[in-house]
Amino acid sequence: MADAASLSPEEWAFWDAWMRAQRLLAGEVDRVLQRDFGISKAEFSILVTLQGVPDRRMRVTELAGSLGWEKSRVAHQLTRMERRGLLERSEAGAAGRRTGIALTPSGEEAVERAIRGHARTIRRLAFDRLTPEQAAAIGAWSTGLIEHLTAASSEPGES
Amino acid sequence: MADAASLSPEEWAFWDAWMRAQRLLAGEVDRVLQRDFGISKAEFSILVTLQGVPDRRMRVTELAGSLGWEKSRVAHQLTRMERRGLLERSEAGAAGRRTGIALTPSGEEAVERAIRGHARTIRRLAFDRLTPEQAAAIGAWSTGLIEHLTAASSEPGES
DNA sequence: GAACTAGAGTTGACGTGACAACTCTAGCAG
DNA sequence: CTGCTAGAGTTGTCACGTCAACTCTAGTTC
Repeated sequence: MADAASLSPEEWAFWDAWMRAQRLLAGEVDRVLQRDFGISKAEFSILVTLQGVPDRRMRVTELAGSLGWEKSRVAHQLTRMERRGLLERSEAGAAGRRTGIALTPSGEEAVERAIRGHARTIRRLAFDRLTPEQAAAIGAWSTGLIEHLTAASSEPGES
Repeated sequence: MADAASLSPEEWAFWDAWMRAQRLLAGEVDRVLQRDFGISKAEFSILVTLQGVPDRRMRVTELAGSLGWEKSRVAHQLTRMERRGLLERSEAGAAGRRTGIALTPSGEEAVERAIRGHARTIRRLAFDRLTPEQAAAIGAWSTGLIEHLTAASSEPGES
């Protein structure tokens, strides 16, 4: 019988299809962004976040919090992006500590161009292929899961 | 206005939550598998596929097709798994070409143990948090998208 | 002011994944 | 037999992401 420790073939198939569809979707979005605008999804996320802030400057920790990323992930990403000239890590603060991240003109231009294309891709691959019921189901599931998992990780948990 | 080249704030938020939930889910599944059974999700996929075949042997291309992976991804993964003793690449064929992948006893044992735990995790994180209607909606979306994207990539496309 | 400490940011190691270039085998044309 | 080609499998390179360890700064305490 279908107890907690096993899944029926239908359930496996469902899970499999779901995960595969998800991977295909994310991959395609990423690929289009890379091909048409020369930036990756991770880079796009950072650029957009930075661009949405008054003076295009932020601290690493802010950025990490805002994106829900680990700070080491942000640091690595920034290193790669700095190498490509999309942004600069400045010694803003006092005496040699790099405390600021600033968008370069090149980075700013890249986002501007990418945003519209990215929106178009998402609309084409996601929204145009979603019925209202599917969107509702996915939306409800997403917010529920985010709440569930982020709450679980911030609490001590059931040891 | 909400034309094809822009998304409303609600749409952005929806997309953002969706992608984040997906990442959290995949990460959590992976983490549990790793912590409780010492194998990654990628390894699990390969082990299960191999285990589901009569003599526990397969060709790389079959494996890739069955999983929907690129063959280089399979090759890299096999290299890592061979290093850990979960499987063996045998010189099955004729004269020095490695044409077969075989599960080792150690690998077989690892899957056996992991399958139940993995099923439990999936049930806990996915099925238990999904109403039948939501599952149906997500299932329909998944199969539709898989069909759409795999068909698009196998055709010449609208060049 | 010297030692302690907390937090910010960085780095290294490693597994993962995509893409392109390569090698080897086999089948076929001449 | 020689050369051509197709396909299988492998490898290198790079980007991405996590974890753990590290450095540096600043604020506190004595």
